[in-house]
Amino acid sequence: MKGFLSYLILWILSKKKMNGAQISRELEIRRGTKPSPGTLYPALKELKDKGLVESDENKYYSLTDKGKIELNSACNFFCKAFYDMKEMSNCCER
Amino acid sequence: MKGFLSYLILWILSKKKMNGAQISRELEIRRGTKPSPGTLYPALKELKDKGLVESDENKYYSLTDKGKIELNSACNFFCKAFYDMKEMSNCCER
DNA sequence: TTAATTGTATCGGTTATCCGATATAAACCA
DNA sequence: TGGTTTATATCGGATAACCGATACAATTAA
Repeated sequence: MKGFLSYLILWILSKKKMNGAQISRELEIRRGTKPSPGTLYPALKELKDKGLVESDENKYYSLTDKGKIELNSACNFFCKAFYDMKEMSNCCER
Repeated sequence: MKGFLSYLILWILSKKKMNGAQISRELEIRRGTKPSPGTLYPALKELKDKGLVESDENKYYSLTDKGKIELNSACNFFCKAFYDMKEMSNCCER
């Protein structure tokens, strides 16, 4: 179940500006477990190096325009791959 | 964008019994590219070793009960992680 | 039957992904 | 002020994920 983390971070940041600790807590809500700091901070650094996120003087991260495009592209990919995903929603209700 | 393959295979097999070559073509439709045979067949072998899929005498693969549970569990995980995914559907339409 | 195509399978290697341990800095509190 | 918690960051290492090359079997076509 690897490989979701970076996209989940992009998704989270697309909704709200957050610092590392807040992102960590949000990930716990969504995934069930907090990422190790040795996972989260390198991931944020990589996203920043790629120009997908930026951080202000208080270490609050947000998406760049490039990050928004990247997230949209990932959504497109996902929706194409699971184009018949509606049936999956059976798992999600209730 | 790694880590989607095994779940996509489970998803595909939940809809239709297929052999390796058919799975490969279905993946091309959904992802844009065929997986390398060095990716696909080890992936199928692993899914089989884990008891998630089974194959008949003609190498047609299908989900086992365990595989159905696993797929459902993955759907639950995904829907929880991206519970506010509806907004993502903007990317999917049209 | 032979040749060509299609399908299956394995191997070695590369890179991605994530973790625990550790260190430092910042914020809070006694 | 000094001590404790919280937040940020890096490092080395383990495993997952995937690829191209290669080999062989099975099917199809000539």
